[in-house]
Amino acid sequence: MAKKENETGGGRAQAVHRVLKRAILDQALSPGSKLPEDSIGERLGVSRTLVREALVRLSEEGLVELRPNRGAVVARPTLEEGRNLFLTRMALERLVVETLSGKLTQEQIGILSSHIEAEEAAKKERAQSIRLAGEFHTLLAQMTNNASLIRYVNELVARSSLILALYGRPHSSECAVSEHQELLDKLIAGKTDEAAALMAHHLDSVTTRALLPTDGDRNIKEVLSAYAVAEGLA
Amino acid sequence: MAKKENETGGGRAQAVHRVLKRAILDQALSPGSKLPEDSIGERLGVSRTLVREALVRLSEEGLVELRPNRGAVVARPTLEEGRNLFLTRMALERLVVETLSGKLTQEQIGILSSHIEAEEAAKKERAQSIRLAGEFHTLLAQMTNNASLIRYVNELVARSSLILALYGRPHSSECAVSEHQELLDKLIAGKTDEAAALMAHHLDSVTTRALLPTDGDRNIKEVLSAYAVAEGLA
DNA sequence: TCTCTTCGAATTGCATACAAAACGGCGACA
DNA sequence: TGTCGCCGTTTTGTATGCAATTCGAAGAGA
Repeated sequence: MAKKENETGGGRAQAVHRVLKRAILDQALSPGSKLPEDSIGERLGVSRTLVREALVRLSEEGLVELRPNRGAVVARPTLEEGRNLFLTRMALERLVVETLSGKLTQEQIGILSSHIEAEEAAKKERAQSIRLAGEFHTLLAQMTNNASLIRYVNELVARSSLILALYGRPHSSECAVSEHQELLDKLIAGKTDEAAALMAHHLDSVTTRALLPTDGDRNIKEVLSAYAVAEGLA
Repeated sequence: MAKKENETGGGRAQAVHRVLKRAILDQALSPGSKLPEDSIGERLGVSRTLVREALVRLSEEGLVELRPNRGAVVARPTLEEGRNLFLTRMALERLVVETLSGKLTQEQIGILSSHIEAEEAAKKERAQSIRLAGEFHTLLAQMTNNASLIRYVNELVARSSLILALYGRPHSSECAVSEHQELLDKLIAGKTDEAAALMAHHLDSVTTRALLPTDGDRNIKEVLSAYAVAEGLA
């Protein structure tokens, strides 16, 4: 058979990792939430060992903070870390743009276009909207075929949503959709500098929307139940 | 007491991580070497659990490859991955240079100068020389105070030494020392563009020294013994 | 009422045990 | 002689158990 019978691919540790990451990015687990090994393991039907491995991975990605002897929490980047992160992100996404400008295939253009449509369509759903906006950037990175670049952009985009969760205004990501379209146009036209400038502006405008809310925490087991089924866990 | 009695800081898992990382960067463990959990644990006096954690960390950093059910090996980046890696590195180190240009404090200049002296002095020792050359770049990154930038540059520099180990000419890193001095001069003078260009050239020249050797593997326990004592392990 | 101490419960750190998978050698068969 | 498949050995995957640490609440002393 061409495909493994395991529906989600990868081992169970990876599945746990994906569940938690997804939950964090959707802001179902907000920055600062505690991530106790045994509650998570219990809910997901795996032992602490696997949860631990997932947490280590997530901490390497900067999504969770591992406090020795005191457990893991969803990372709470400071505002300054946020600013620095966007600086770094800019340096890398500039490379993405330079690599891609004028070189997009018809297929890639199609993918990006329909993604932008999806973003349009999901404007209302806050969590969805945030995730899709991020995915546009990771999609671009993906197309460079540069493994390290892809990985770092992915990480930075993920962390960005933490920053936004902490310091962003409620509707901050929505206005970005049209900017994505513009950027795509410049990329297709091969106008590298304009595209880079646009990307810079795009990221910059995201950063300069500061300080706002965070709603309360929910019970972790409850929150995870939705994600668990999607990964075929317990 | 101000300091913990633990000489190396951090938990034992981190110590294992540092031992392996150091051994890899020194090319005492060359790309492709197998990293069996129990041999390592036995030699270092810890259980497989901790070794596993270290290996997961290293794989996140791209230094080891984790093959499901088949064990871990020191990563063997392809030549193309290498090229891409240096592209990414360039994008980030450009940001480092831009951030630092004209802003180095007297103290920082001192640190960098004496580091360059140390590089001069260590020209003969291949392993030392490679490590110091890398450290110059991580030192620069460190001075930006940008956490994500620091982390990525560190990772990329580390991986670069794998690339060099696989595809570099024997004496490739030595000529770099003078370039480091030049770069420092430009940075002090605040000549941002020239510094950036120099950095670009510097990294580019490293990449365009291609394809060569790798000597045989040694016994892993034997190799680790030196590193073990440095971390206070068994 | 406030602070400090003490003790129990909850949680992490780490080792170990056992199951499952991959590797390697030997022999059957062609 | 060469190849295939079987089985013991080795190594990884995962759960679990116990010790150590932290957290929190109840109580003593001021």
